[in-house]
Amino acid sequence: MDDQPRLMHAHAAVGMSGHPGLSQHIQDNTGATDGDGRKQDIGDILQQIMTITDQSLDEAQARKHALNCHRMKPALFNVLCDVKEKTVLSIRGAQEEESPDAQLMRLDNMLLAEGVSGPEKGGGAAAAAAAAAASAGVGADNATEHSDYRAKLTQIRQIYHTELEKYEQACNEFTTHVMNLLREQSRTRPISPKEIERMVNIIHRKFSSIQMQLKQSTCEAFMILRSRFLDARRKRRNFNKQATEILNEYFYSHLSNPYPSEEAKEELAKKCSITMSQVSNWFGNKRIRYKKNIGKFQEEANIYAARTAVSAASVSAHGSQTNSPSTPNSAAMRTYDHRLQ
DNA sequence: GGAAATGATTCCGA
DNA sequence: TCGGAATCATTTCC
Repeated sequence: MDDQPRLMHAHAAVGMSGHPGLSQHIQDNTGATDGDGRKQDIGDILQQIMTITDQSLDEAQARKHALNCHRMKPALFNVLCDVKEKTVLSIRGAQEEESPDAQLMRLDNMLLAEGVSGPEKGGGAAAAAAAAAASAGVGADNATEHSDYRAKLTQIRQIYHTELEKYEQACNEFTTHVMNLLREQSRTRPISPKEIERMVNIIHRKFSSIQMQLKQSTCEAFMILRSRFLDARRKRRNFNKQATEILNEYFYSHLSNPYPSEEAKEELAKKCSITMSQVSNWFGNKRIRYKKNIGKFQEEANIYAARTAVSAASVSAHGSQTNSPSTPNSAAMRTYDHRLQ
């Protein structure tokens, strides 16, 4: 609180003796070239301002009122504002003018894209749909997980908006308070509307930085949620028995070349209700594990070979003469075994 | 509870 | 871009 008197003293002092151009300034601003009378007025006003803090509250209030009504007050106020503008505020320089923050823009864009900010309709639906597609084949759990994801996204969204509203409210309240304070003080201190506006901008920037932290936290929360949802390893399910059998049948019946074509992968994916990449993964794993331990898989290979042989024989017996690639072929098995060694 | 099995991911080379 | 290899993370089995 005692900054105010000090400032007043300082400016008054500058006005009276420290600033050689003040008299000229006043003359320029008022057009008063006629004289000692007005200089005397100004001297009186400055003297009253300087001594105002020595008085009781009531006296000071009365003095303030008298000063505000003084005919020279507007001119003196303009001059002091001008002096202050040139001496104090110029130090701050142009550095206050900042370019739009790229990071803030990135955060805003991300929050908008993911449906956290902006209109709620379908917010995050795209992400949820993508996530659901990524985990295709998991089956009935999908719907549950999807709604779980959306519920958590909504929760993040709600927290974000609540906090954002709080910050905005606080910002508005604080800004109004500061503006009122400065307007009130501008009755006795050289505070121009421009300076009030600058102060408001400073407050907004401070609150913006707080908002940026909020946005950053929201983005992080969202990223964690999504990575958990999308990370298939966290919710891996073994394929069902039927799917595994279909894949094994294909593998052992094509042992000479266990590399299904795109069409074959697509068909297998359909049959097993899994994605093509899951088929690729399965064959990748199977080949490497078979190669690593042929002995262990030999029994399994025999079982599937026998089963396929029976099936082929049955087809053959029905007069359906085919040369299907799924025909059991122990020679082929030996070929792949050989290739792998 | 620990080992084995299994599906997914990552890195690297052809 | 695809496949091999290593590895991770989870599930299943004992």
